[in-house]
Amino acid sequence: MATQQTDGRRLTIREVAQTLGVSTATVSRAIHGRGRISPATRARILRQLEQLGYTPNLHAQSLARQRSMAVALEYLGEVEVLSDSFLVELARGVQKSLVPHRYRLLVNLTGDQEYRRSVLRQWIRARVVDGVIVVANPCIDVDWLAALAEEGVAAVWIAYDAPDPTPPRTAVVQLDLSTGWSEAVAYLRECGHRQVGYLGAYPDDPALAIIHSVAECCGLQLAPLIFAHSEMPADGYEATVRLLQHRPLPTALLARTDLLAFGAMQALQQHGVRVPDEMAVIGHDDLPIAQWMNPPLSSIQIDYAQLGRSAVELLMRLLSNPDEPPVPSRVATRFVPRRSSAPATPPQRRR
Amino acid sequence: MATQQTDGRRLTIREVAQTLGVSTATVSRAIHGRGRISPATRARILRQLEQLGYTPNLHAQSLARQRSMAVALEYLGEVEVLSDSFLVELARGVQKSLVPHRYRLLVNLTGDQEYRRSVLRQWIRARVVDGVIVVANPCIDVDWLAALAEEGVAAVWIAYDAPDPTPPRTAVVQLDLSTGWSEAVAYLRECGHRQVGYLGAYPDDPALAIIHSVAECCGLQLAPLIFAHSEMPADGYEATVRLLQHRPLPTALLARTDLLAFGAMQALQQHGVRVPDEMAVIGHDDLPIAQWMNPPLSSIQIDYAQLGRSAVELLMRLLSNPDEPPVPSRVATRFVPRRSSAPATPPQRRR
DNA sequence: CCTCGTTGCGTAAGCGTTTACGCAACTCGC
DNA sequence: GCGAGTTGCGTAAACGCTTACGCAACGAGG
Repeated sequence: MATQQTDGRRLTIREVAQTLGVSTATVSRAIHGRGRISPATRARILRQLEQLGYTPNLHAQSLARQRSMAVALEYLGEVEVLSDSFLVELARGVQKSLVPHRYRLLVNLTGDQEYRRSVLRQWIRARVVDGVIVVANPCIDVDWLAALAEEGVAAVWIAYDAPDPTPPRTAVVQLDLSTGWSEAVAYLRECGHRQVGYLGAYPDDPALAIIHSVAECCGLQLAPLIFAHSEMPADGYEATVRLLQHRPLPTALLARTDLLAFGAMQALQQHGVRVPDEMAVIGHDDLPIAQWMNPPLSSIQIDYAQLGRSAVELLMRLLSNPDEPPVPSRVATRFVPRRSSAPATPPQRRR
Repeated sequence: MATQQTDGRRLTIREVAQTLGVSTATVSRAIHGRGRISPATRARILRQLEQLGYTPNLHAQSLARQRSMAVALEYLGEVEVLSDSFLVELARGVQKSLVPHRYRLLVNLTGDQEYRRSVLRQWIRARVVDGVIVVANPCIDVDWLAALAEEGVAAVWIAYDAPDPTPPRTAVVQLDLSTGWSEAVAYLRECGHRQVGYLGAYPDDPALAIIHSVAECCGLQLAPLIFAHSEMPADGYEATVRLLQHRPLPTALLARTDLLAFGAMQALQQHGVRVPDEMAVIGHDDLPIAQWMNPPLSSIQIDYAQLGRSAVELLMRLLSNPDEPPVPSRVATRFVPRRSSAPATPPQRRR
């Protein structure tokens, strides 16, 4: 079918128009269905375009309309080896929602925070992307996000709480951590746990406050609080070894992140603490790998598809009518119990 | 610093040229350092550009030079949830090598094989990418890759063996599976294993032939061969349950992929087969998560950075001199022993 | 039959770069 | 002091598309 130019050149709209005996304007109108064109001509041209195998040059298109039809996904925080499972799941959710809008997704996977921020800035200024979706983890970096808004780009933030004054052209999808953690905490309480430890990476993480409040609500004591150097499993391991010094030892451990939980489980097991009998472990994000751990890791699930959908929907709205103030959106989380937090044979104190 | 246009418009080269009192040509020459320009003017203009905060519009640039400065990474085969850890690691390696060449990387994470192929085709024809890197897994789909070459795009294949006639503008990075598997097989032999099972997803996977030959070399019997429906852990689980019917049961299991190994380990453990005492397990790809499994999974490591570097180097060469026939490249693999294949207390037969 | 509004399409001016070409103003060897 | 070669820069034509504008042709209403 598709007629090929053998010399590596592609067909241009001018050539196509010429062979079809119409003007370039008509071809363009046929392609986009915008402007005044008779349905008959349009159908005919579309059919012939298909035959010729013509594809418009995207750069020319982006230049002429002032839109690149691409958005960037950026993770505010250090992306290191493996810590991006979360990012990939999210990217997939976002990309899937982007397809019907004919938008592409750009993700930068490498470099440290500073470098990636500068790349994003370049992309915005060079008109590579029309909008950005920013995962603000653990906290909203208000200054930087304001600077982003200054660039005049449409932005959607995925965050744990909405910032007070939202900059222009900016919308927020709130990832509601309280739902999932409430379920988890209630579950633990029901299993007879009284004191649960917390393993996180940042003392100022909004998640900590949320967890603290839902635990209190439930009559659970949240202690001790242990902080790892980063959200990588290795640091979770190291922090958990420190946790083991504490007395009394909690009977359950809430890890801010699955990755931290992975490290924690290994530390516990290597130090002879049986999971879940002596210590229940619960993670967060429900990475696909969680169910394949030994024991399978209980975790708090994020509906990535929904998260992506909400973010994209808001972004598209910002792009089409820049002035209408966007309504914020909210996505709930859900506790998924697995064996790592199974109701223990009556919770035994260690030694 | 960076002077902002408050109305969302960006500075154009024309405006910049005007305020600096030079022509657009001079500004362009200053930016790229190509063409005849005095070092003094160049330095002055660069300094002033920095102050003005000017960034060239990438679409205009791509249109004028006939280059998009982007390459696509495509995984030939089904990408499903999680199966892309491999892809992400590779993407990271590629992207890192791309940075000094000022190229961007595009990856499509969603959709089935057919859809993704059509997207890639679009990207090529729409001039979104100048070149592609294709991971041919498990086999080289010669027809499709030839069709790709027809599009006149520079292409690098990452494959397990080089195809006979390489199409024009195409280079191959051979991922040499034999080195890693040889080490693994030798290790198992040394630990006293005699019969090892194989768990893969495709009977025609070149890897199987390679493993078969290195096992034979070593005096190891490779049996039984078990095939899962896909490379997902769940299917590895299911296939391993089938494996457990076989008699005599092998004392070790070679999984084609870490993901399959994850499923296999869970199946073994849930059926009371202790790893590694009763069954050693070895995976492939050494995903970052492998070391956090319980027991930590022995695996065969791919040097993703090197793989990415080789692919990018070949691609850049193809892009700069399209006629010079490229030399193929080869990347070795390496066995990483962990506890899942630890020398067993004298290998015990089950029951 | 004339006017007016509508419809379908072509013409051409952008969009923001790069770069071939041309033209002064130098440098240099004689 | 003069032609030839070099250097530094400006002019303007691409690159391939979109779209405002204009102009026939046409239908309808008087």
